Amino acid sequence: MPNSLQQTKYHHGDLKRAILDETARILREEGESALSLRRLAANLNVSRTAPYNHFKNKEALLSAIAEEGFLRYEAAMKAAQKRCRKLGGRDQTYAVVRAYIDFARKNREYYDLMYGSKSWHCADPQESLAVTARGILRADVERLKRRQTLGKINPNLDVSRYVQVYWGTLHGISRLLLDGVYTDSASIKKLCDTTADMLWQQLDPG
Amino acid sequence: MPNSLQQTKYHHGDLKRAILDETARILREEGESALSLRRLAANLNVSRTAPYNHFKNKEALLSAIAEEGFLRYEAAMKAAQKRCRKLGGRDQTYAVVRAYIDFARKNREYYDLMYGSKSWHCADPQESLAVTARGILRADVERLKRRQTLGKINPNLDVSRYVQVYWGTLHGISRLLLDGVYTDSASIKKLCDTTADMLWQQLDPG
DNA sequence: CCACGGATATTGACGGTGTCAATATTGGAT
DNA sequence: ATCCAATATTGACACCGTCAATATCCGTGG
Repeated sequence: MPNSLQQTKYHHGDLKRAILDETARILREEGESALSLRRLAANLNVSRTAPYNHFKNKEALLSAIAEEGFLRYEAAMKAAQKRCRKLGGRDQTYAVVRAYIDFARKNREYYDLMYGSKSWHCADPQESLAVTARGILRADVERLKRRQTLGKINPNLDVSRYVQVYWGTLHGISRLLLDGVYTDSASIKKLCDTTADMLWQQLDPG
Repeated sequence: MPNSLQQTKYHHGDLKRAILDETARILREEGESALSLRRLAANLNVSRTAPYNHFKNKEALLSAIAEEGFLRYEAAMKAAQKRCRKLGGRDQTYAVVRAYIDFARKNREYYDLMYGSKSWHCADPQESLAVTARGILRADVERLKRRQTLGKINPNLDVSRYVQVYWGTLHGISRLLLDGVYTDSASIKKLCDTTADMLWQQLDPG
């Protein structure tokens, strides 16, 4: 027993969870450059190499955060879609645009890692992050194709191609906002309006 | 004299230029994680702190690379615009889309740093990088406004807003390509086609 | 009930990194 | 020819990621 006065036990109990949460906290509150495994461990009153029992290395930890981000993203978008399914048409498109950009802004510590993580380049297609993320993209394509079959959107549209462009648009605007290139956050509503107009124009069946 | 057999002089001559070029080379050929000031200096046969005479710190060096990227970007886009000014209409939009994405792909070591660099967040609006970059964006807005006055594009379009969306779209698609999210580089032409269709639809005066 | 094995945590060590301070060398203006 | 500002160097320090060897703990089968 190292120190009987200390209430901390040798085994943490749920260190993996604690690591993920504390990492997200550091990223959100202090930025990526402030994240080191050693500080992380110290904050959790744990030795510097303890995290290595749960993550192969720092990159794997960041990858896990990214994956968690995709799960949160999926949940947020599903909720938004349910919330405004009845709207239909341009307003529904606006709601989705808005939900995407809001998610990115409210979860930047996750969003920053979701793309740009090296797992995407990895040759191994089994890679957990890429599998999760690609599944989510594919689901988007399927959802639109279903609406297309129902005659709710332009039947001539190449949906797969459209989704690539539409995802790119939302991702790009989010990145420019997060990176401080677009600073006027007061005009986000207008920005989303213009975006939604453009995207809906592609979907509009009539 | 440190070593009379060595032909290297105490003063390098044009170390600043050499640092910028070697940094770009390392980034391109070995990736950002392989870049350290010490290795950089070693490659140039110079002591580890020599670069500090030319750049305040590592971040400033990366910022300088980013700024160089914006200058290259400006040149590339100007050339593309001159090359296809006569096309007009959708084809001209396609050419611009294509030029943007090609630039990003061919200059990823610069492109990666142009956005995402911390200089953007910097409160100081005098910051060289942000000034350069915002000037380039502004020029884009002016160019479109001129075409609008000439009746070449939709007079009802809010150009400033449109440019934000259009820049976002191109940036987002480029990032997804660079980050390996979109892997099918064979279909880039089609991707650009869809993008150009969508963007031109906004500009089309009638 | 206990012993034991796998999961989990620890300390020690190593090489690498950014950057400051103090010092040395140089080339060009006076 | 001399002095100064620009440029380069060595030394030092505090961090960092990660490996190897070791310690501790908990659950499970005997």
